[in-house]
Amino acid sequence: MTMLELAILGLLQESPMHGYELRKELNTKLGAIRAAISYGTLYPTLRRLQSDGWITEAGETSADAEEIPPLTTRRGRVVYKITAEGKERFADLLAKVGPETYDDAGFGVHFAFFARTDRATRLRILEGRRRKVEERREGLRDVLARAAERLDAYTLELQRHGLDACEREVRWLEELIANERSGRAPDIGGPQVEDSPPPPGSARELPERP
Amino acid sequence: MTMLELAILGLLQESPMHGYELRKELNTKLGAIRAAISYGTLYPTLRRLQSDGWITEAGETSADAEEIPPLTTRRGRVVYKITAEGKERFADLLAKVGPETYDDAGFGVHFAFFARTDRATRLRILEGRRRKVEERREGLRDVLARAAERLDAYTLELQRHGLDACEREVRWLEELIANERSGRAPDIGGPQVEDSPPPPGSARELPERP
DNA sequence: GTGACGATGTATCGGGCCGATACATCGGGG
DNA sequence: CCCCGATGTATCGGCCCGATACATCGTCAC
Repeated sequence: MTMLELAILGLLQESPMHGYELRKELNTKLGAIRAAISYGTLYPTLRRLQSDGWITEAGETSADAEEIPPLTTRRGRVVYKITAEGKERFADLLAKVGPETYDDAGFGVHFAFFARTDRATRLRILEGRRRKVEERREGLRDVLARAAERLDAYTLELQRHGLDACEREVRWLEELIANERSGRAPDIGGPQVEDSPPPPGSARELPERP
Repeated sequence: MTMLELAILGLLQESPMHGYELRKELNTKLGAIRAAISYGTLYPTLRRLQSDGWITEAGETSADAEEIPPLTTRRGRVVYKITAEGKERFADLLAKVGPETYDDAGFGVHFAFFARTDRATRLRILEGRRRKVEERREGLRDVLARAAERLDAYTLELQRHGLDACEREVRWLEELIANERSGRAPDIGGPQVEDSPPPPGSARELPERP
């Protein structure tokens, strides 16, 4: 479950959170990639991350618990924060690319944290993804060219729609790659960010919408 | 696992097959929807379908085993064929729509077998899918409008790309719905197809590529 | 001929992730 | 005062995947 783990560590690096909150943040951050994460996945994963030592319970005794005196005692919320080992783990997962980095889920999560990655890694990931999508595109073209008469009109329409999506994604990736190469995108380079998220606007020169 | 079950029954309805072959057909039929299906999924599923009575082993003693005398004795291939109950099951699954019919996987499989569905069901599914994609689209728009300053440029770019894909799919669905309503698409209506796939070209007036 | 190799073919196992479900608390409106 | 919707944590069965193992077939080189 490398992908959800990466996402959780990435979000907890910005601030400690409890499960429910984490799920909401996860959904706004990754909403473009995947459907809402299930609690049946989230809670067991949090427990695993804790037992692995990447996160710990923050005990609810932090800032706001003292600022707001417990008129209404907060219920049994479990607030998690990332540990020093967890930060290392996050950096490792973010930089280590494997085959699973290029499928839909893996690529999406890595991309969502590109602001914490150096340019070389970003380029490697973008190019790997492009390669993978191109392969998929070729597969669909083959079917359309070679097996068309065996398939009904609806199935063919589905293939065309899928092919279209592949071509579009390849074009999108090309733009992003060109953008990275041209130096318009931020180069973080060093040991990255320590604790807090980069100031808003620090990476704002990326877009370039047609 | 309703979706893979539906796909397997649909393909076995066209002709008996063994696992390896089935996987290839599955991939050409559903290649636009999902990655190659894993054997770790396929074989256990086949066993389950058999124990449920939807398919049986065809024993390899059919047509080609006699036409081609066993110069080279076929290895232990297990050929499956669909049963009468399996055909009923297929029709039921194809017509019964639930929430899971509208997610990516469910919609894709149903769409791939639209040639075996009546027009009313097709419309219901297309409209349900459209509704679901529209909701997803609204969610992304909300994030882009309300949480934009909290997110970095890469995350925002991801949201925009996802939003774009949603808008495109909604437009695609609109076209398909209009096509169905206009009567240009085939209306199968009755108890559908018996054994063999519909003659090629029988549903050919669908496309309408711009 | 024979040995190596790639395609064909069946099968299992551990684990991630999901949907359904259960249950408890909080705040506000009727 | 009570109900209800949002908040919040948790478990369970089950689908599906990737890795792995293993056996056979056809063929091409040597």
